[in-house]
Amino acid sequence: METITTTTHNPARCLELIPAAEDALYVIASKWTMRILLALRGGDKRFNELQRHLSGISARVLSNELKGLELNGLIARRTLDNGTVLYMHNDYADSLKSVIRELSLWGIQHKQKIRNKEI
Amino acid sequence: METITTTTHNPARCLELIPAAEDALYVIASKWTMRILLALRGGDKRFNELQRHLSGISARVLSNELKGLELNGLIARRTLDNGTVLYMHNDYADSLKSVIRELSLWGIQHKQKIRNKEI
DNA sequence: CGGAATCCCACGAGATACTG
DNA sequence: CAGTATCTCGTGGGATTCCG
Repeated sequence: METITTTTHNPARCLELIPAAEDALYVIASKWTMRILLALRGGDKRFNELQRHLSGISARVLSNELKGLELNGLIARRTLDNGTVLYMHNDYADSLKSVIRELSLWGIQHKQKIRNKEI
Repeated sequence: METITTTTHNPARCLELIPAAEDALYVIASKWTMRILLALRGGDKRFNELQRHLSGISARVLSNELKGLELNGLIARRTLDNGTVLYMHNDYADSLKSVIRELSLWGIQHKQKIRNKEI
């Protein structure tokens, strides 16, 4: 008989969740993912347009990034009749909202905690 | 006058949140972080004990990982009177719970989505 | 314009050995 | 036991060049 403290702790169950969390991290944690999603949320964009928008990213990296995001269904790529290639926001990207929200909340709070402690 | 659709979108505000989310990712996304936190949640452990528990991690990587986690206040390190060094769970680590929860939820759902789509 | 190919370098991480 | 030191190697990313 164990006492229930602040949190119920089930190590085995937690251990199962870790790989899933790591999968998510694999998608989100690459340097440009969130910025690209945000940029496209502001409107469809062409490759070079996107590259200009995200200052600092190389064509190669942007290309790889876009491929990955498309594979994961987070963005859409469409070739128009005139040959123009357009990258566009995909609704599925919105499914990341709560994840990103939690991440940024923790990040903000953590930065403050660190600042208050050390200096 | 714009219509409010599923989500209210404020690019500038989102852009502010990204660095915070990236800060959080920097802490969480390293390969062993979650596993170490989980291991210590199951009880205080010594260095080698921890290394055995996390099969596959090298002493060097574990050492660096522990330093980082301690700096971020996510674990505690205590040297006992007899010289034993003990790494222990810190309550602050629990602040990551909701982040990790969202990550794993998304990871699980995403894996299913990918499986259903492609095969 | 929208990339792919190539080259090159830096850095993270593994393995191993060593030390107080 | 609790790490540190060294060495090595794979991978990611930048810069540049080329192509349809």
